[in-house]
Amino acid sequence: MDHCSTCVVRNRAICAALGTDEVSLLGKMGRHHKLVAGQTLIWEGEDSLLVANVIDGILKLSTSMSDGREQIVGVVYPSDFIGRPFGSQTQYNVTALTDAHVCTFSSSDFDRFAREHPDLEHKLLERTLAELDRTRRWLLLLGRMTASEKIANFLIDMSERLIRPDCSFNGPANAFDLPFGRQQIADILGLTIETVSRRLNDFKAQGLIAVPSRRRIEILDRDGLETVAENASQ
Amino acid sequence: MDHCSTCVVRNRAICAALGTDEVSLLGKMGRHHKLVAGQTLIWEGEDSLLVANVIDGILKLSTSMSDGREQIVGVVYPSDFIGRPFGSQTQYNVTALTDAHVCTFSSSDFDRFAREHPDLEHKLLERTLAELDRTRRWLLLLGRMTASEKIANFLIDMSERLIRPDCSFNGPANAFDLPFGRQQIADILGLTIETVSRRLNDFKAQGLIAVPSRRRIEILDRDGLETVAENASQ
DNA sequence: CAGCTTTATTGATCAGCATCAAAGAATAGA
DNA sequence: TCTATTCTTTGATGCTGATCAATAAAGCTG
Repeated sequence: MDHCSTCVVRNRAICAALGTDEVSLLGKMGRHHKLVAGQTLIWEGEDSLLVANVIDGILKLSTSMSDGREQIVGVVYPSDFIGRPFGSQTQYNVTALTDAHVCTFSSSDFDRFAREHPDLEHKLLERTLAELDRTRRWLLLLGRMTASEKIANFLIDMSERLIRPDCSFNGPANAFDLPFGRQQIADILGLTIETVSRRLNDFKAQGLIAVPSRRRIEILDRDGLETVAENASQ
Repeated sequence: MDHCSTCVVRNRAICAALGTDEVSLLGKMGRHHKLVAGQTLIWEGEDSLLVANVIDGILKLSTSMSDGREQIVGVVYPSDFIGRPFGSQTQYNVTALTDAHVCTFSSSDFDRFAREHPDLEHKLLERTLAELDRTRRWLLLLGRMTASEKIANFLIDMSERLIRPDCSFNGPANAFDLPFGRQQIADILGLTIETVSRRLNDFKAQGLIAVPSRRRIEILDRDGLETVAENASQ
């Protein structure tokens, strides 16, 4: 059966690089998967057997140390691509943060197909370059920013990314639900859960944000938040 | 004139994806540049006008905050590719750490040429994926490791990468010259120069390394260093 | 090789964030 | 609805790494 013709991310995922015939060819190699929140699709260090497109839901990419310290190294949304093509290992865990739907392919099938379809590889290249840019900016955040700066930048970043569901981008959202708990925010920012909680409350006290429920954030003073994000001292 | 036929990185740079005719075609679009140590080739945020291959020398990619805090987000070696194809801006500075030779192309020329040569794009994709993996591992280092762990990992990483000049990889080197001063090490690891200096001396006192001159490192006890790298407490 | 500049080391102190601990909400399940 | 569990907040304390400051060593230049 051909899921692709009804796929909601058909025109946003890398599949958009393909014509109708080619999509159905790729579609024959793909398999739908349902993931429940918390379920891990790919384990760090395991032989890289599959890659996937995210159809629905949000997933995290994470690595951890032997004593349990964890760092989230990426977050993927509907239409994003998951996995490590042309490589023998995936170096991070891929875990669903919400219930999710993904369309998986065997790595070897996908690699072969991609090599035969330059437009697909090109789309993949553009995505990978953009992700590299994003990841490099995160290095500055992790290496050089204070806790307040990290959290302010995180909130601004989220306000710009979390409007995806309806796809139409009309400026950053000032109210949104985070797909993360406090511990996950800490794992993204290289902080502890306590520090995240405290700084978030500081922002609330300063009137920069409101936190009507655990995961909901309302930005009340975006300029103020941006000032903190640039330089906590000013 | 055709530099490519005598280019020392001809078979290691992305150009290796091309046949003789195509290389000379690309070569006609390229220009040689000499850079002196400290010279900046591309500025953060500037319109992305050029990309390049590194022929000789070592360069850093860095971003900084308005108050001067800096984070090095990448280091490139001979045969590596520099710049942001298919994008309007380069998000980081590219600065020579040593005197260097690069082969530059106008972004638009390169983009056009690449789109016409899938094998070249494929090489670029493989490099970009590998660089993304490396950068993501660095997130764990910056976000979750202690100063000692950071420095131990850094030294091990350097011992594995700095043997490039002669190209033949026969295991990690136990003695090498860093292409960085202490401040640059600090900017790579998200530390201060003082902390780098102190931890390096600790390692010396523990007999893990020797530092015969400022930039020279000799690993005396690799296992010990690896133990520190994994988990400072053990 | 003298004098200057840059870079690195060493020491003292401080602050930010982590850690440890406990109480308080929210959520889920019976 | 009540209870058990999980997640979050809040408080007290301590440590790691930053900051400030001064000295020392290494490179440069003439």
